[in-house]
Amino acid sequence: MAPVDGEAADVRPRRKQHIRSAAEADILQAAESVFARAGFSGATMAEIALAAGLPKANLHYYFRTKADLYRAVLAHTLSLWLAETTGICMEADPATALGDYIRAKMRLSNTHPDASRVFANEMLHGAPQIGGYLRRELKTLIDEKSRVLQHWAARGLIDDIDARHLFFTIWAATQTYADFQPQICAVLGKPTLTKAELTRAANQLVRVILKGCGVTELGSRC
Amino acid sequence: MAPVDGEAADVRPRRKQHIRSAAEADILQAAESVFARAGFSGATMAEIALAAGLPKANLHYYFRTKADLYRAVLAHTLSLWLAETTGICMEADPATALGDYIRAKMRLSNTHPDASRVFANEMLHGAPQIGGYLRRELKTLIDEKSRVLQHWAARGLIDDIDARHLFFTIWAATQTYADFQPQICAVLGKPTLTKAELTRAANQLVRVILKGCGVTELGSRC
DNA sequence: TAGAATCCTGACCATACAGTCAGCTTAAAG
DNA sequence: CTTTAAGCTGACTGTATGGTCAGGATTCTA
Repeated sequence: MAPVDGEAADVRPRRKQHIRSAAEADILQAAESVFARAGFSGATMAEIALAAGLPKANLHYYFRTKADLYRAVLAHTLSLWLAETTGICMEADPATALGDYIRAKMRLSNTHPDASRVFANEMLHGAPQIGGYLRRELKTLIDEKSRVLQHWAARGLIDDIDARHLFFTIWAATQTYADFQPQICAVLGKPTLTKAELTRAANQLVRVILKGCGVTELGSRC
Repeated sequence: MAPVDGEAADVRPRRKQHIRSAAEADILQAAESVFARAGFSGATMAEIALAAGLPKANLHYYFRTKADLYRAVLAHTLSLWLAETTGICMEADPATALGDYIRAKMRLSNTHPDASRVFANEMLHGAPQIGGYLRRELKTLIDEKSRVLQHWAARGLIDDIDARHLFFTIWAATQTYADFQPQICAVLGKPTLTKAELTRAANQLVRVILKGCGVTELGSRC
């Protein structure tokens, strides 16, 4: 059940748990930002320490090695990842469920771009830390959601397509707004990605994907 | 016109041009592979030298610094990038032009995954080397192609959509098969991505995108 | 074949960085 | 107030790595 391939966390209650929790949260946030910008190798403990406003030795007090800290950031990131699929279930209306899912993913790219980038970096380099997670939890989840889409297809609510490749397309098309932001901004000729622009993008993406999958627009609920 | 932000190449004819060309090609290929796996910071000149079968000092003879070598790899990668859009022109049939483009991009993910990964890595880290290229050449190209899609829309051959965001979707959906290969393989439950699986993926992607854009299938040619 | 431009390389150096540690400080429990 | 577990940190070390350089080897031209 561990999100990341590694040691189980020590759950023994501690005397100054609140100090530890606060410090770890600060460090994780700083680390996410630095790892996102520089990757694992490019990030330095000194830079993370600076961003967190702590001396470097203190980082090593809470996270023994740089790799430990990196794994902790990934674990935190992955917890965001799975949550959004709950709306995709047999009883749901396909248009609503898929549309909401795409919009939720797009929102994540907007609110947590650094998390997306850390995840992307890990993928690019062969997923050495989270390979096991992908093969277990993620595969299981997507297999399950594929059956939902097959069920919808059998009832004529959606075209008969391979749900797994549809997920790949949705993930890629939404995360690109975080991961490839420089390219997006350059082509659009804007210095930053505004919320309005992302909403436009989400609307078009939902429209194209739903229409492309032959989803009939209805109004029922999960 | 320089593909990468940096110095212009020295074009003075040299006495042993063939030796230089061969060595540079070997080094670039080795570098692409190593940069793709490890990123800029994670890659070492020693590892690239080993992969190229040369002593490290020889790399520094042909490419003064690691950054120079990295820029050269990027320049080589970018030359693959632009080529494929030529089929997207006013006179073409939208279904053929877009379908061929998507399939060509998918093929690139299969034949040059390392190039895609180096490019992705550069994006993730803010595109420090190729920002200028994106804002100039790429933006100009996509602005032009957008007019083609507007023209098609005016003739009722395609829905009235924002072409730039459509390109973002196509790029993301195709490159994900190179950049996020570990995730794809994990979800599919296969050790490697076969050519057959990629063909399946391409077929579905073309179908969904074309249908999603309201492209009417015809048979005319550019 | 002489001369010169270019190619090639082992050995070396300076730096940056992850990680350590001894010892000090703080805060909670009793 | 005392005790002690836990938090904190400046100073240090070993190593990995990008880059240099002096000088030898090769290959082209005249």
